[in-house]
Amino acid sequence: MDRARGPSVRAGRRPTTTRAQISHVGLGLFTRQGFDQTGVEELAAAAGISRRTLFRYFPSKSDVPWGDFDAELLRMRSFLAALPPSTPLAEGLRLALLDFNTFPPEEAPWHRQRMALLFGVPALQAHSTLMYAGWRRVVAEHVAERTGAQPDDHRPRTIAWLLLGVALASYEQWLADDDADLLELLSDGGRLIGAGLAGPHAA
Amino acid sequence: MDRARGPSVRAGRRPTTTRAQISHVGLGLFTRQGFDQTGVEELAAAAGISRRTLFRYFPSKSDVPWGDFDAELLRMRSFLAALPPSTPLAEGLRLALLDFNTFPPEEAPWHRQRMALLFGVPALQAHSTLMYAGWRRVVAEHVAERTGAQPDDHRPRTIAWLLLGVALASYEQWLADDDADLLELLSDGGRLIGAGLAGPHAA
DNA sequence: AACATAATGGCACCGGGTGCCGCAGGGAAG
DNA sequence: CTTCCCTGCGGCACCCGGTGCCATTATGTT
Repeated sequence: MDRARGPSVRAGRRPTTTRAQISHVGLGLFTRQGFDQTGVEELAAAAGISRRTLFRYFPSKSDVPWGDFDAELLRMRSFLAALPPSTPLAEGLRLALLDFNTFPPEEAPWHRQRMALLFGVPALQAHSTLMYAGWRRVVAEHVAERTGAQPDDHRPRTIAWLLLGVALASYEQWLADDDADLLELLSDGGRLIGAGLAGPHAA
Repeated sequence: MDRARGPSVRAGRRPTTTRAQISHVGLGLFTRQGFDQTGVEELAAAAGISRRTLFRYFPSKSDVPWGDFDAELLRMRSFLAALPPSTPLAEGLRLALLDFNTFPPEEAPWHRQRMALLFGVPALQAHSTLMYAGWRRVVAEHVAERTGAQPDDHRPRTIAWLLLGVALASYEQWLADDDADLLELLSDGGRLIGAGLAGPHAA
């Protein structure tokens, strides 16, 4: 009766595809012919599944480009937790921002394609807000833990918003300018938060 | 043939209602019975117009709570433009933030109701991003003008994002805590941007 | 072979949003 | 007053994203 637990021993039919695969297919279609011009039926067909099944993998069409964002969030949470306690707050956040946005070089074009979509299509831009909320939560929890506050307090939440602002502004710039270095932009923004507008970085 | 121009001399049937009126009705319905639980048909009926006409006043159901946001944006643009050139950048932005969020006392409950909706309903939270884009644009243009940069440059955009972050974090806090003073929260956030995390406000 | 489990797919249905067209109301020219 | 033009309104049909329901298919267990 006490059957083995865990996903290793599973009964029943196996999934025919993965979120990552569908996301991949979607990225291609959306980029080639536009997000609004691609119907979910079409996307499902291209992924080799039915429309109904597509909505079991993703809660909405807008979630497709994101792939598996939750996993990325977990990675960031671990990175922050592993920071030595002596690390200054702003510096730790800056490092986490850089780590979070560092990818293997072969994924670079895919990443740019994804972000171009997320920032360029209004529907996706709007939907992203809900994703960012989870990201901010991770930051706020870290700040709260390191400063003896609660994640819902004003300061942790403000800092989370600020860091998100830095990230999004950097991405906007990176997408607009082919030659820009994303990590450098992020790093600059992180320092701007640490030092303030009146700091050495100003004007 | 050369007929008088301008909206003062209008031919044809006159509108039966206004955006403000519809927004008002919507705010009431959404607050009482929920945004998702209120159909557009129902809203239209409550406003005394047809479903089809409702979508001539607002491009989407999610725009209804916002009322006439463009007018507010114009007000903020004017405020920033009227700042004496000697005003430090961060200080000017802080003042604009306070002015933008100052309302006549009789509108206070309506304002809180509106913001509670915009922050509490996921669909509205997502849609708000598209509104904030216009707001950030105003800030970025001001920063660009005062620092001799372009509105699309990295620094103006980053500062616009940061200021937006401060505003949203303050609103979150204000909505969560009945006793909180919105203007005080905004002011604190503005100072945080100016001085940086390492400033006297830290910890 | 019989059974339990989990994923798939089809169907009907709902709600937001749009194109189209005819109609209603209002001012201006005759 | 009649005619014309202009503008907003309402109804209809339709598209599309998303969901509830249920039968079916594929796999592992007994």
